Amino acid sequence: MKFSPKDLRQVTVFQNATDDDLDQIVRNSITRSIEEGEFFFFQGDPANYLYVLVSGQVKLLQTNPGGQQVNLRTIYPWQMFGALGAVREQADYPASAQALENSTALAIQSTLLHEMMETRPYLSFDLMLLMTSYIQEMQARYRELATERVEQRIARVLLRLTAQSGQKTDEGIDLAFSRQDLAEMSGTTLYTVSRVLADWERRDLVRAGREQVHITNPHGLVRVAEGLEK
Amino acid sequence: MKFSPKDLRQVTVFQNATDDDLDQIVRNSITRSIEEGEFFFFQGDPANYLYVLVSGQVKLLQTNPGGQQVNLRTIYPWQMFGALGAVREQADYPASAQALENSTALAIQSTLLHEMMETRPYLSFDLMLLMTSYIQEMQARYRELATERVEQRIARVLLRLTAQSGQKTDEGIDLAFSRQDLAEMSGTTLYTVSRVLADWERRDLVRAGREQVHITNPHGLVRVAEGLEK
DNA sequence: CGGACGGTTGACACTAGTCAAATTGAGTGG
DNA sequence: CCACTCAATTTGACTAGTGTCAACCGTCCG
Repeated sequence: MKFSPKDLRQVTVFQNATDDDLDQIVRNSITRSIEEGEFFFFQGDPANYLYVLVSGQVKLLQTNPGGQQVNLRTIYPWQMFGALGAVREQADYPASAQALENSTALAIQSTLLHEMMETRPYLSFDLMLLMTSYIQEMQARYRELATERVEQRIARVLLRLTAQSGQKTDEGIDLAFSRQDLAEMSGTTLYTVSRVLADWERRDLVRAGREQVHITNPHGLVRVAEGLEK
Repeated sequence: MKFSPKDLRQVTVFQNATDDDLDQIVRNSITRSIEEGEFFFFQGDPANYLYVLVSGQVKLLQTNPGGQQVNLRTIYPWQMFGALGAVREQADYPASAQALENSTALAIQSTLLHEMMETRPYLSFDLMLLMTSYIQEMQARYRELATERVEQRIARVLLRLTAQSGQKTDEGIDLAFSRQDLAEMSGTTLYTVSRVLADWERRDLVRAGREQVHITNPHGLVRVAEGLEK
């Protein structure tokens, strides 16, 4: 997977970087490719690198002591992940990063970015922008989990995924996720997801397939997410 | 409520500020005092000020369309809140800030801090530190809500509160929160909190009073939080 | 052709929410 | 100091919503 330093400008945090900065970052970084199912890092590892996904798809997940998984977010190309270590020295990753498909990422030394931020206010600034949006999303999801029913939460997950990665076709939107994935993203079980999707299929909101959900009536799904329906 | 600019150094974000910086901040800020139950700001208001709590206690909460409340965090003196607007221009507060008791806070113009950050890397940096810790806490709480039982979550809330504000006495730890408060903090209902506390009282883990919980066996509570007990 | 994997479905258990009613306790005004 | 009031809390009865478990199905792929 080939890319030029300037491609990094697609990364939110590097949008205002100079060409020199980008060159320096790439020169001091390494490219890591891993296979589907493998991990860039595990929860608890020392956060010596932060990553920019170049290709593929990665999920960030936390595991509780009992081994249950919670999906915090899915990363798409040119998004940064594992960046908390760039701020806090000697930090550990608070989550694990697993490839959902064969993936390539640029691994940047945390200390490098840390040093660069000291003399480049725009860098700190854009990283803070990213962090604020992340805080807000987590707050919203926390509230949803605390106050909304499973059905609404699954609907929200599908809508969020649609915005982030949905493939629009003539007849709706395609999403490629297993029931298990959706369950982890909405804080429920794969059984419940299966039942909810079956119900929605009866109501002509979606068509469900193997590791696949096809949204036929996005507007109806919004109504479910809002809790208006049913 | 009188304070000197140097008191601000207790604020995490200002720990490395110069005396001049602190003076400048205080000169350009106003002190606001509000009564118990009133709000410093509401979710959705334009985030023109960020606050440093000088005295009292404030809770940050989100309200969903149906009016249900979720408690995101409690603020104690010399903690900053409402800071997201300092990063993102023209942002709205993502949560409301309500005083749990008569409270005084320093209201700092978002634009002022924003400008100061451009020339003072330490400021951006310390603000990022705050934001990372907040992200990690939200992630942990999200995971707890998704995977743990009510009893465990209430135990965790009590332990968290103990660390943040518990008054240690000879025979345990005192916390002053109503059942409703605890319910909002753990994502459940006041009825369930009441039942759980009654059960714990039978098991000699706590003694419960009106707007009051006295932890007699912190170690046992930890076991409950870990899911080992019961 | 035979697994393995993802998904579906039924039966059942059980957690935690809802609602109503009773009880307690703190503070207030006489 | 004693009613009185009101909010906080408790408790019981009931149940909706989800999780759990097990059996089974279909399909993809070696």
